[in-house]
Amino acid sequence: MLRSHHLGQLTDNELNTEITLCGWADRVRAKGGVNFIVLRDRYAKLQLNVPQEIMEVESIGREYCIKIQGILNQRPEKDQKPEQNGAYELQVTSLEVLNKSDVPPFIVDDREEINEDLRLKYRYLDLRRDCMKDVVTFRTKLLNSVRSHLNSLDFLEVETPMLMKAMPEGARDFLVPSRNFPGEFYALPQSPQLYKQLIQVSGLDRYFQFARCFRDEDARGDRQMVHTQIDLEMSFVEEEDVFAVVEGFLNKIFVDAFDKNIDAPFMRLTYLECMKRFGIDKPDLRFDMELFDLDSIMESSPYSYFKETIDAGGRIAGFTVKGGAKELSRKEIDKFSDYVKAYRSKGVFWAKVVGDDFNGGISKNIPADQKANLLKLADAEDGDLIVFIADTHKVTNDSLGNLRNHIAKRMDIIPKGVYKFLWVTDFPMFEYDEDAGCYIAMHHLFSMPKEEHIKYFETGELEKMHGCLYDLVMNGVELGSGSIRIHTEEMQQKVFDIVGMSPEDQQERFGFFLEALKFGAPPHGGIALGVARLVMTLLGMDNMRDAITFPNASSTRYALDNSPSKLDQDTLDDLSLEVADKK
RNA sequence: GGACCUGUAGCUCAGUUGGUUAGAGUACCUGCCUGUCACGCAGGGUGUCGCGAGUUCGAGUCUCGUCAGGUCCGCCA
Repeated sequence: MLRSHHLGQLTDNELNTEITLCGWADRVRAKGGVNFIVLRDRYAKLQLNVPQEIMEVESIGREYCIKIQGILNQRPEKDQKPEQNGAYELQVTSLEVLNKSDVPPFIVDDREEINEDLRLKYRYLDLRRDCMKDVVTFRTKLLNSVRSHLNSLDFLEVETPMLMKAMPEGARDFLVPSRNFPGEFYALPQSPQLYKQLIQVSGLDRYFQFARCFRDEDARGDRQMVHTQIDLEMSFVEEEDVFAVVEGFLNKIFVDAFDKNIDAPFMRLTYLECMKRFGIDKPDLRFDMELFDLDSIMESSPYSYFKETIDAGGRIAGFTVKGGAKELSRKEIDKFSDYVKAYRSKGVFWAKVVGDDFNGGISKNIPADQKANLLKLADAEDGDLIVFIADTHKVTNDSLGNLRNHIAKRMDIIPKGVYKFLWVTDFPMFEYDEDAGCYIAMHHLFSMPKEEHIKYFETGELEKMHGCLYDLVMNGVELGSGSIRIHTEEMQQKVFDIVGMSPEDQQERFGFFLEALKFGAPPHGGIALGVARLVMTLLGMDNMRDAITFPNASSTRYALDNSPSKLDQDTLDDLSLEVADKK
């Protein structure tokens, strides 16, 4: 070892002894005659007192990697600082520069606001910052908590292949050309879905893995093309058994990391109830502002648009912004209409509550005999603002679900340090794809329909068919989703049929899987949770990139190595590939 | 594929109605300073105003295009 201690190991026991330390020069304060260097390593900082003779020999700049020998001293009483090692100071006897440093492109300091572009390009410097080291440390702790909890429940940690058969359903696959089989390709796993089911067929009845997943789709603030999931699958279980396991390891995370328990079991809402009350399948339950329906109130409005919306089978719904009439300017309220345009809405209707009447916006078109009913329905009083949308179910729900979050942020009513978990259950199995002219799976093709909905296969009422499908939501973030799976060949074929897959296609693409279901495949189910989303949400961050050591930019290019990159002709030839000009 | 926002010194940012030599803080360099701790003091500008056209007597500023980053829609079972 080049060092005798790291900076997290210094205690009164080390006082007045000679120690050797390694780290980086965080700051250099040369006073002329007396010189201080702040040494930083992964664990902490420590002030070095460097004699003038040494200072004159070695010139030390920011981020120089140095090795120092010296005596650990107590700092003079009046100079002691409250932070870690703030009472200590190393009286340096020798100093060696292990490696000098260019002037860094930004100062390694939590207080600096740095362009993210630059942070990603120099991620190794960004990671020297405390806030980033804390994330990496937290993530390690979190995964340890999960692993130890699942171990205690006899889960087996099993790896699955990183190169597998391409699956045209759902997200685009990342494809890997095969050198040995010209013209054929592997795909990187979007998830280990089929493998974890096969593990259940094999009788290894409790599986988990920290699985890397790859999807060739555009990135977002909460979505990366490469991500890690806590992936698990269990045999002979029902939904509640899966929920209990997840609630168990989440509680373990809270106990280990925050020293507190969480309220379990979590709240449960069916998908339909959730959409009715929040307009979105991942509601943030840290604040109220639940939706209410205004069909009966606006039906008789002189503004005929409302009646037309109802007749067309649409939805009129809204929510109350407590104190919104007082706090929000006309200009801000108008901006809400711009905000919901992204969700295809034509605009937001609004009315301020003044006394027991309405003012501004759509007020004049609220039927007089319905005003009292609306106040009651909206639970509104003087100074509140009512906002609502009238459109198709999809547009109304999308708009309100997102506007609710948007306004909550603006009104600053989201409490900090609060974690609200929710299971959303009974998602629909299928949705009709207008473009393709057929049904597609809303989640994936391997989820079991609700037993009481299996009859809809016969009646053809496929929109009504809900599955044993569930999402875990925390603070408005979808942490993960799972389902009880189909475990018989017959049922699996039925679902493949519905989405328009011919028997030949089924054999070609999933023959190996259908065959496995024939050998006594047990009932099973599971779930997968995104690790970065979990870290991000638990630490209250709003960008997933900050929760990942080496993320890619939202363009999906990596700032660090500038990948992807072109290949030379020999490599292409070896893989039997030709690059076509894209028009 | 689409909408919006951003791009000026190493970094964070200001820059008026188009008008002289483009600024501030910080970093950096030089010198001074024996208890600083985001040390201080004095001095120093280190710039392809993202890039390319255009309008104009004149463009950091206006127009068009383009590139990069961000947020969102589409997409993402």
